[in-house]
Parts: sequence; structure tokens; C-alpha cells
Amino acid sequence: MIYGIGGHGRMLRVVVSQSVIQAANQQSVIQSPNQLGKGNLILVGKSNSVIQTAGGHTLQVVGDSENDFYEDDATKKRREILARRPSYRKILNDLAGDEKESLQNDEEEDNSAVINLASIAPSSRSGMTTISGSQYATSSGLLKVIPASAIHISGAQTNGLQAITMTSSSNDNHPTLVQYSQAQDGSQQFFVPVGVSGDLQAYTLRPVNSSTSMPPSLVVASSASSDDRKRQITSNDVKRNPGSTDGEWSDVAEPLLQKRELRLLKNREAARECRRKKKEYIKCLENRVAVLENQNKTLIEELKSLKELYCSQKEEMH
DNA sequence: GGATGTTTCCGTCAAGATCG
DNA sequence: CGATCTTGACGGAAACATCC
Repeated sequence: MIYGIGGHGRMLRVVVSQSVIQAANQQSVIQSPNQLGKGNLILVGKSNSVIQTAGGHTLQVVGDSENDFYEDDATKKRREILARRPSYRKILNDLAGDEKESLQNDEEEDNSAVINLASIAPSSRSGMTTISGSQYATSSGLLKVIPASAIHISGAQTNGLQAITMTSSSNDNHPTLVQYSQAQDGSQQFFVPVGVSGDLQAYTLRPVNSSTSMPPSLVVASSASSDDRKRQITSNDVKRNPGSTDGEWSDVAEPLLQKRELRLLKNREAARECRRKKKEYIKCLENRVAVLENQNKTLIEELKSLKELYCSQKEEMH
């Protein structure tokens, strides 16, 4: 009998009959009614998995890869978020037993969708750098969303709100909008205005409210951007004021467009999270079904053996 | 190899829930 | 009560399988 567990292409193989896999707190638990033979092969994708045998042996599988650590952390976080919802909590509590997890910690880690604005002071050109990321056409020009993996800010960093002043080589005099969100889960993104060519100029970002005396610097990593997806956000997305001039309209439309872009971005992230939670929930239900089916089978077998025992003793008495 | 169907993932919209 | 969050529904795109 072979089970796959944990996703991410990982396979857990258990060569015993009537084994059950419980997903308790994202640690795989294998309960086997049989003694695990020496020849059996068990490949466990997750570290800290537990194998329990009928012989009373408990084997803990310990892994040390960084991926395992990261994944456990991430899945734990997801589970904690999931556990906030009453409908999910009951099932998760059943599955996780009495293991309690701190929700407060999770809330601290979750302030990822915070964006702040900053103005730009034009400076001399310092060359062009191309960065991969989604590109948007807006009324105020092209806006590029840069994955945080392409950017590294050295110096002190804090979660959530980041106030940034921006110095760039932009050749126009319009204020430039820099939007920046940061979270611990790698979902940070920068939203930086770019030229028509789509190239990002070399910027220096400095946190305004940095408590450190050393101003952190921004290092822009270069990468190809040929596969960027472009999304067109047209002026139809914003109600136009009939009586206003084009200049007035753009003054009104720009914040609205930016607000819309922000809303869409947040909703995009929310939809991703929602789907993750849904998958997790379904996985929990499936695991619960497996556990209950096995318990049912065990109870039936126990009842059967007790009946046999009763019948045999009854015959002996006669 | 091209056409077609299925599955999966993603972004968006909208409506309801929740929060402050 | 407005802002924000959550989630079901919908459609598009990509990957894959099947058929001719």
C-alpha cells in the first residue's frame, strides 16, 4: 500500500496494510496496526513526522533541510489563519488534538499588505536596469510590480508599514509614486513607475522612519523582463467628471486609479490566500475521513473478535 | 500534427461578513 | 456606517490527454 502525502511532489510510501495518515498540525502521523517490518520502505517528505506502530514503537522522523523548516513554518502559519474561522476551527481542533497554537504570533506576521507613498527628488541619470515583474499601464504611465526577490534592502527592516523616500533618475518633474509592501512570507512587492520602454531606472530607496543612524540602501538586481504580463487599466475604470478639464480629470482619476490598483492587488492576494485555505480545509476533511474510516474498520474488527471470543467461551461452558 | 475536451490555476467582480 | 476582508462565481489561459 502506497500513500502520497504532503503535496509538493513529495511521496510518503508505507508498505504496510491498513495504515492511516493523519495530518496533525502539518506533521505526518502514520498509525500502523502492524509491526513495521525491517524490509519496509518509508519515505517521509516532512520532517518531524511520527510513525506509530501497534507494537508501541514511536518513530520520529527528523529532517534538517531548510526547505522543511520553511514549509513547516509556512503551513503552520496558514493553519493558524485557518483556525480563526469558526467553521474551520472545529475540524482543525479535532485534527490537531489539544495542541494549541498562538494566534497572536500569527497576527504579528500577517501585516503584509501595507503600502506607503513617497515622493521623488529628481537626480542625475545613473543607468538603466531591467527588472522582471508585472507591468501595468495607467493614466499616469507605466507601473511595474517588482517581486521582492529582485530587491534587497540592507539594514534594519520591520514588518508592515515602510516609509520610503525615493531618489531616481526620472527625467520628468512629476512626483513619482513608490508603493511598497513587506511581509515575512516573501510576498513583498515594490511598485515602481517605469519608462515607456519598461526599463526600471536605478533607484535608491531610503526608509524615512528608520531608527537606525545608518541609512539602509537599496540594491536593485538585474533580470530579464521579456515575459512580463501587461495589464491595461483604462480610464473606463474610473467615472469621469463631465465638467472637468483633462487636467482636472487626471487629478481626480489618478488617485482613483491608484486606489483601484491597490484594491485589485489586495484582492488578488486575498483570493490566493482564500484558495490556499480552501485546499487546506479540503485536505483536512480528507484526512479526517481516512482516520474515521480506519477507526471504523478497527472497531468492526474488534467487535468481530470479541464476538468470536464470546462464542468460543460459550461453547466451552457447554 | 491539429482539434477538442478536461483540469488546474489565476484574476476579477460582487455580495455578504467583519471591523473599528 | 464606511472601510476592509472573505469567498463564491465566472471567465481566460495554460497544460495535458485523447481522438482523428
